[in-house]
Amino acid sequence: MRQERAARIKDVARIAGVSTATVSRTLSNPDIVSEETRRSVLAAVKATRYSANVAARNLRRQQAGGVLALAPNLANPFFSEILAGMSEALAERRLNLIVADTQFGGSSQLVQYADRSRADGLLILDSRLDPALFAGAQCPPIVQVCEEIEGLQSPRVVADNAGGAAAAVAHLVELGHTRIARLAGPPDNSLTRWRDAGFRRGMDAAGLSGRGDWHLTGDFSMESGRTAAARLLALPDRPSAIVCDNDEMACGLMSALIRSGIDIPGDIAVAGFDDIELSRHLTPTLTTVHQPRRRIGREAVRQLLLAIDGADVAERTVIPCTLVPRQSTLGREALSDQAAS
Amino acid sequence: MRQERAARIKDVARIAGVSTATVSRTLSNPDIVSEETRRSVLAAVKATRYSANVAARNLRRQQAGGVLALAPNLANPFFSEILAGMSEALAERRLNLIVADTQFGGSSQLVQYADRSRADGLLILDSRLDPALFAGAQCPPIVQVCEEIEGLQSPRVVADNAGGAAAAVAHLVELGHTRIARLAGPPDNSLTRWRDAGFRRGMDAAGLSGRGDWHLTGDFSMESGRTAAARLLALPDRPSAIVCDNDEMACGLMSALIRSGIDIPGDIAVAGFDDIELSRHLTPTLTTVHQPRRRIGREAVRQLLLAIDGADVAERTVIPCTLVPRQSTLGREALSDQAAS
DNA sequence: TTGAAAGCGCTAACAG
DNA sequence: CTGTTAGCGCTTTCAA
Repeated sequence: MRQERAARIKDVARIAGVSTATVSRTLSNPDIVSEETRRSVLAAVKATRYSANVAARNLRRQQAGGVLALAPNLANPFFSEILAGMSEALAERRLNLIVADTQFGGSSQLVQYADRSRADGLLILDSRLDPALFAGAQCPPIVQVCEEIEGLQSPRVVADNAGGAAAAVAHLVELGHTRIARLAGPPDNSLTRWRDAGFRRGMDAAGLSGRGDWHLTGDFSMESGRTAAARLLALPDRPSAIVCDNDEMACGLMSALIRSGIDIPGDIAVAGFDDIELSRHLTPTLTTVHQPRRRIGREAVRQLLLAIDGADVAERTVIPCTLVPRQSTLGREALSDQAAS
Repeated sequence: MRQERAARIKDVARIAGVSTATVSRTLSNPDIVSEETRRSVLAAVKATRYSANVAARNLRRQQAGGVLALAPNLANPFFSEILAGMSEALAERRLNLIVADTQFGGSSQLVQYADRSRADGLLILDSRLDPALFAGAQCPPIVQVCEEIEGLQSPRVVADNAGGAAAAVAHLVELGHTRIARLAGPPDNSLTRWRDAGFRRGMDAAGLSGRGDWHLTGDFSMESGRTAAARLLALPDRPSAIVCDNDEMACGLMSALIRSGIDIPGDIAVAGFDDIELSRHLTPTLTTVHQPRRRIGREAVRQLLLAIDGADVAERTVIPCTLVPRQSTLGREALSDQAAS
């Protein structure tokens, strides 16, 4: 029982009685060969179980055959659904999705990725990356996803962060709140800035003004939400509601508040942002702004493929978000079934 | 300002005044060239910003330059940490991690992946795949991760599912339980079978015998946990504790039981398996078996690289799990701080 | 509609 | 230690 090596295009050509060029054409553009030729070639392909060597094709075509996604932390489940959307959209074009975690290997490793021979395009999900990494002439087309890097000019596909934050404020206003605080993310983060703008827009629309001492800052971690709770409780004049820049902080904040005997939403209503899975399992369930992550991933790929094909690409694609009202603002009697949202 | 095309090895060679072979050697095996040559080559590399064309190298070396992970659902956060571990381990060897979601493209797409020119190795995380897909002579080395495909012979890297289940039983026994039920996964699933074996081992060790009507079955979904709760409540003679085959089912079960007025763990203690993020945020927090997912990912890569290098590979690598006791068995007074585990 | 032939850019024998 | 050389397997002109 001999171990047969992979069939090459030459073998297929010989068996089908045609040239390698014809085999290649039959496979990549069947319409330009005659019916008869096509049949014999396809038969030979099947007989030999031929499949084109990817490296050779890529070399000849001067392409990489895949797209690289750079994420700050693959273990963060926020990214997994975005990656799923990307994978889905790329599969349709038979392009590989290569993923890299930017926290490993350092920038010396990363700079290697900014190379047309490694990837036909880059999907950047990490805003802390140095724009200089992608400044070389050899860098493939880029799309920034969700977060934005200040000095890096490229199309961006982002959630409607401002709109989402404004919707959260509007929701609280509708429930009668006028004393609304904010727990923001790091000030230099693009998400924070957009959500900040949306928060102010929502407040303005309701004729409310933010108060400086009601503006708390965290770093998107649960822990920072917890410490923010202490600062909130120390305020001489407490707000009746707080809008957090992400669900993790909201979660840490809520659990600390509850442990201090605060009733949510009775004493303080809480809203988050992102709609991570956790949010609908907290007690109380968390009102938050849902980002259609899978769609964001798909759209980012769509824009990237356009850019790769040299088409015009929107500089900024904004994907709408939807507010998901849950118990942390509505109260426990509402939506008590965990399956409800 | 002309757009300079990428430097090729020829350009570097010319500038450094050496042959292309020497440039190649300098880059891949610096020790075999003279100090002086090395310096001038590296200078030329820097000057031209040269980076080797990946497709050409792969073609010449007859390799793919990356490893492919096949996961059933990338959006499932269970996988994200495993992928992170894989990415980490592969980065050290400068191999790409290509990910594909097996639910897209169907098997016609998938079969293309079982090809040495596409991937130097396969990490299979989906046990529902047809072993025939990987039967071709051209299929690269495979490592199965977490789940196991019956008819596919290859090294496997799995959690100690049996040990974990046995530990859960032992934990309940230690708390005084003797009436222990089980909510199992689908019977044909490899995880279910191992956890089943562990459950029985744990029961045997305590001198307990399982009861047929205390053996419930689900499909790993929250919803199936919910319906299992109804069956549990309908039993004429209820158990005092239940071991679930994963956290999702345990979560669905718990929420349904609580809504029926059952106290957990007072009336029924509940244990899960996997330690997904959610588990420490449920009310009560869920006692479960932790799988070191990142380590599993790293280990799978280690085994795969060994197999690629032609070394002997353990047919089965079992990664230990640890029981994480939380409120769903210990009671609310214990570990009430969400940060505790 | 098809074939011949030229390379894509690199690495690894081999020879010096 | 270094250069010459022969491809890796494919696609795509160009010519017929």
